[in-house]
Amino acid sequence: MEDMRGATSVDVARRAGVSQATVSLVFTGTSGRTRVSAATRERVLAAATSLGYSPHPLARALRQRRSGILALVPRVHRTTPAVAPVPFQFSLYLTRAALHHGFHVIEVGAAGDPVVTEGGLVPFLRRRRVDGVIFDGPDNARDVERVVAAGLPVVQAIRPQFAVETATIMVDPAPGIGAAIDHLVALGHRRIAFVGRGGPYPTDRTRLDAFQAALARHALVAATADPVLVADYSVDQAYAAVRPLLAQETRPTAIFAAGDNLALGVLRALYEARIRVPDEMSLVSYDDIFAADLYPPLASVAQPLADVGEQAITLITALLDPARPKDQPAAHLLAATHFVVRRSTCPPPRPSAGNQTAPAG
Amino acid sequence: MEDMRGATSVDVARRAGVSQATVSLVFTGTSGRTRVSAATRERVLAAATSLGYSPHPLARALRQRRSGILALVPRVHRTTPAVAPVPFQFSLYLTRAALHHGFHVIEVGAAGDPVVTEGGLVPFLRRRRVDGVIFDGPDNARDVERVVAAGLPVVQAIRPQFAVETATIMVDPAPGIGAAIDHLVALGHRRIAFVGRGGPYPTDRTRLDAFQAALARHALVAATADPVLVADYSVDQAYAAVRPLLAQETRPTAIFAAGDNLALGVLRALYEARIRVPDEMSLVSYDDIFAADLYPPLASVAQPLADVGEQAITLITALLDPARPKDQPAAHLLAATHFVVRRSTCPPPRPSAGNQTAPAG
DNA sequence: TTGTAAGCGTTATCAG
DNA sequence: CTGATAACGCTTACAA
Repeated sequence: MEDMRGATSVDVARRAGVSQATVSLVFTGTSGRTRVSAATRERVLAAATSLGYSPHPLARALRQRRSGILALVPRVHRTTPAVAPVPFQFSLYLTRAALHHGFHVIEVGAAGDPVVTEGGLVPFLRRRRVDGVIFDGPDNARDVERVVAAGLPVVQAIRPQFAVETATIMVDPAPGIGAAIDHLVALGHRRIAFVGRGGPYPTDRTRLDAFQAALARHALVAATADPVLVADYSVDQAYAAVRPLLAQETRPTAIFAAGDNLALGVLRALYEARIRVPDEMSLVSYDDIFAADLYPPLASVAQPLADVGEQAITLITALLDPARPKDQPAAHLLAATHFVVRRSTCPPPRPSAGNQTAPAG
Repeated sequence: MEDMRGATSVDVARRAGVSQATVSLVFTGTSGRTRVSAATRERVLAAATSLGYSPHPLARALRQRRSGILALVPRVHRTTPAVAPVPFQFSLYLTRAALHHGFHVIEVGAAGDPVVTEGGLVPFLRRRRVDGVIFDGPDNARDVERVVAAGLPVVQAIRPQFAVETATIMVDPAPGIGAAIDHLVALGHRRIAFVGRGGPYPTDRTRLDAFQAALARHALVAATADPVLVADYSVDQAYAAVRPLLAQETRPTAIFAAGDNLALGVLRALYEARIRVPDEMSLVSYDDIFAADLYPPLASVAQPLADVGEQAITLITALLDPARPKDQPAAHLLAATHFVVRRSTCPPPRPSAGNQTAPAG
């Protein structure tokens, strides 16, 4: 309103009748105990608000040798939410958390981003002067290693590469998956199939492990069909992979899909085979990003992505703290999943033989 | 690898045996014709690459009085992709385009974001020193007005508030919707329903207009049921609103849903009513963000959001150009939609009476 | 407790 | 065509 160019600390100083450095002290030392007398602080603050002053973030950053910019390296080059829901959702939460903590986030396309390919990831990060890097479920250790070797603070989120020693905030699938299996077993299901990603990635393996451990608790391990493993989290692959399963003579009565988009593929196969959900087949997904919006609304294991975003920023902030001892080991955090019941599960069509538990409701 | 602190222009100057200012000239005047002799330019560039030098973005920004930060104000506070697909997708494209043009984007939560509510939108933008603001389909003119009044360059994207004079890049629904209707009519459909948002927003109205104009071209206006209007783009509202339509004695044979998430609600209603798509009901959506991933894969009118993002950045860049005459009127761009056929349409179950056109296929 | 002064790494103006 | 020199707006010893 008043003047086009924003007021500077010099303007405030002049109006408050103090030196410019004092103004800076008032606005900087706000966290620690006051380093400036209450009286002058009052005057400075009054002058500042009357002039509509706020410290210039760029000038501050330049002086402090901190850009305030974080890089997010997602697991895949994002395309559309249905194809890869987690990167979309996580990007949102991370960005939001970062903003609240005074950071900006730039998203560095994964492999294939032209921005990166011309020169590689590390030079790109250097040019942009990022303060730290957050990897979202990196598929290989190489990129992570390079960034660590370059001396940049790194946090790996959701599903880390443990081969590289960095701070991590990972998601523990066990609680949610355990609850999901308990729920299905309580309904009377005995043959529950698993559709998820195979391959060498530990965290994919973790989901399967959690699934099998939960079944084992109910002494059901032998009754379970082999896991249906796909090469990537994609609608089409899940669709193609699950079709043979549905054509089996004694097909499962419930399916656990280790991702919302895998569930989408499974749903397609079910619709085409005219198998109704949940009457003829119960279905549970993992992610809970758009599970609630499908038909029927899908029971799902929810990943706490908002928490993960928040924690990732906390970890990076800790790493950036100059007071932090250099030899302190990196922190490893764990965020629990939880299970949400909706309308995609019910007791199986005909109780299996030797069923000793009465189906619920 | 070499040294922790990045090399500065002074280092480069020393190594190349020139003054620091010359280094700056080499890196700044890259766009215009060379202001520095080829020989020295060569030497400077060599020294720079050997030192791994690149200009510090923050220092440059501070000096040029340009933060390089753009604010994106989405139509709604984003939650999940299925609830509001367009903001998710547009945010991705805009951010990506911005990055390629050297800008960062911060997303300012719409109404209700705590970041904003403490002080209001304009003070927030001022504190962050954003260079410009991009509104994504603003629902009211007030916010836009305030930002314009504050003197910030503004671009309105997708569906603008024309009450406020700003640069705009909007999406023209007519080509895509026209093609969709042509397609349905060619298949033999005569009763086509419209499900979309009502209310005073011109661009919602535009979709309905395009729909009705397309029908009129086929002299079908009278045959169409009243449009089903919902108050907001939401799965639940579409579901609730479309149910009475399906219960009608002579229900439509095809439905056009003016948003992917509206289509999701319509699909739910259809499934529950055991009306099969496309055999008993053809369905076309608008947005084409996750239409292809549903079952059946939905024919959809695609919005060119990637183009819109690119153009929005172009417009903002033009506005930021100091050489631009002050009285030059704001540009108004238009991006065309197009129609994508998939597996959610087919000829209607029984041809309507008086049908003179032979159904295709 | 407060003021002075030296940068942070650029760009821009103005001589030469 | 090139080199000094003064900002850009702030933080941070160090001095008073």
